[in-house]
Amino acid sequence: MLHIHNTLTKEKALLKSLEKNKIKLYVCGMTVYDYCHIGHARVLVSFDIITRYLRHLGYEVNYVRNITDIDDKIIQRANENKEDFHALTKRFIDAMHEDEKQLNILPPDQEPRATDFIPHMIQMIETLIKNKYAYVGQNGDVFYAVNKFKTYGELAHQSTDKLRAGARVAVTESKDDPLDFVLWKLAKPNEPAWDSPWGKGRPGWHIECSAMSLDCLGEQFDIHGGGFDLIFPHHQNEIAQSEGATGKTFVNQWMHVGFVTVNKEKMSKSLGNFFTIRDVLKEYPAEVIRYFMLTSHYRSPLNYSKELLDQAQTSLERLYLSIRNIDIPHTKPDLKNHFVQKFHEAMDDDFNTPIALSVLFDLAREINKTQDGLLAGILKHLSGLLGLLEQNPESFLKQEQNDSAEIEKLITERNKARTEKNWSRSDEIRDQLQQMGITIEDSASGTTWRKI
RNA sequence: GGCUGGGUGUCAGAGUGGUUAUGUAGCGGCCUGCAAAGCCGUGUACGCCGGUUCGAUUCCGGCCCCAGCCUCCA
Repeated sequence: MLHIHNTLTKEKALLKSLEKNKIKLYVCGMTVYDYCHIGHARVLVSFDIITRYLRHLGYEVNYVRNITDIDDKIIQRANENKEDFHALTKRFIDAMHEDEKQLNILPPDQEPRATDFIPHMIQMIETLIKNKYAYVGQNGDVFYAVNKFKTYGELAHQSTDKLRAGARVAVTESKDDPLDFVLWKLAKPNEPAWDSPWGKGRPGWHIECSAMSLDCLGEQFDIHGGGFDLIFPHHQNEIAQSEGATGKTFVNQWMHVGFVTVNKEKMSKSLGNFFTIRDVLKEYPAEVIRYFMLTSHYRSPLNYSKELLDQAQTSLERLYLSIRNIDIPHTKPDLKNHFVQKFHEAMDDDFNTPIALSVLFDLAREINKTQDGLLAGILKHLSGLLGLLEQNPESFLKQEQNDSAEIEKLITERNKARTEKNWSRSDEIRDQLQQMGITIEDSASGTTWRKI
């Protein structure tokens, strides 16, 4: 029985889908003006795991993750680069897809782009104006009238009065209320623009997600997710827009992924303390990054550091080593098995991956003791639900060394020395391999090696 | 200032009103020519102060500290 923590109610509740055995899931994706960093990766990995597990439970999941391909930052960056904004966004969308593939992230079922949904956004804004939730400001931009939406602030557990008291936004002449936010923004000269009843312009960021989710999933859906920083104002604004337009409850479950931090501070582009996925991939295998993401619960912060990535790598190696030389039978794993049950209990409890991982290590210890192929099959099966241990252990542990032949030759030579009890020569070769970053392990069945 | 999360052993990280989380590092042992891997064992862990309780890291109250949101951010 799957329980999920809901940001709105602050409680864990049983997952209830609107349609039997079907889950409609919408996740706010990236604004594509730069490479994705490790913080983005965490959201991608978290919802990848969530989707994989929901499907494993038998749900038919319709996973929608949008791409924001028009907004102020994109325009600014395109101007700086003196390039067309489409060229800019295409480049970073392609890069994002490459990163996702590397990280073994299954593609979403739908990946709507904001620029393909402008007419939907315009239509939605018209409905909001008709329903008296929106107005044309004195500068010609269209705004959402926050005071018309009775539960505004609820998602962030804040009242509008308190939000106004803390507001750092300058009250402009054009807005009726500092909390009001823009739905349609008139274009300045040389900015990308679309025709609308209010003049040439572009949509506000918040209306993009409301329009895309409505069109892809309908007026109501089961789960809406994103990073913690989107709770307010973005997701609150989506609620105000969508419910203002349809009159129906927008979303059943709100899920938010914790930040990746650096020295306990949020990793972000504005602070400049970010590491891009592709940079980290130069130093660590993609699976290590994925494993690292699962070592803390998806709602907790996750501190990024080289030391922790190293720890993650060692831990993952332990799992691979346990199944390295075991023949795994092709039979289906026994789902009544104690380890399987414990794993499911952990995942059913709001996707508690740290506990799920601990079950994998309990299994690994048991396999190391018994060399049981059936248990190894269970380990592979459970790990697979997390997108782990899907590689051949040899290729993970050896990390595609291109000097494999050289290594094998040295090992053969060393083994010859060993049979001759020439220990000094044998140790010399081992040191040489160590220098090359290779660790060797002698056992009754022969010598194996791996990259360290 | 308002609101939301947190403060657990070397580090990371779950969890629980009394019984080993798990990984990592350290230490001791077994195994090994020596290693490595593996196995076994091991460490006065739960921010501070009160309260409730036979018993609290876990519940309640107060305090201190950290992070995040309230402006774009995953």
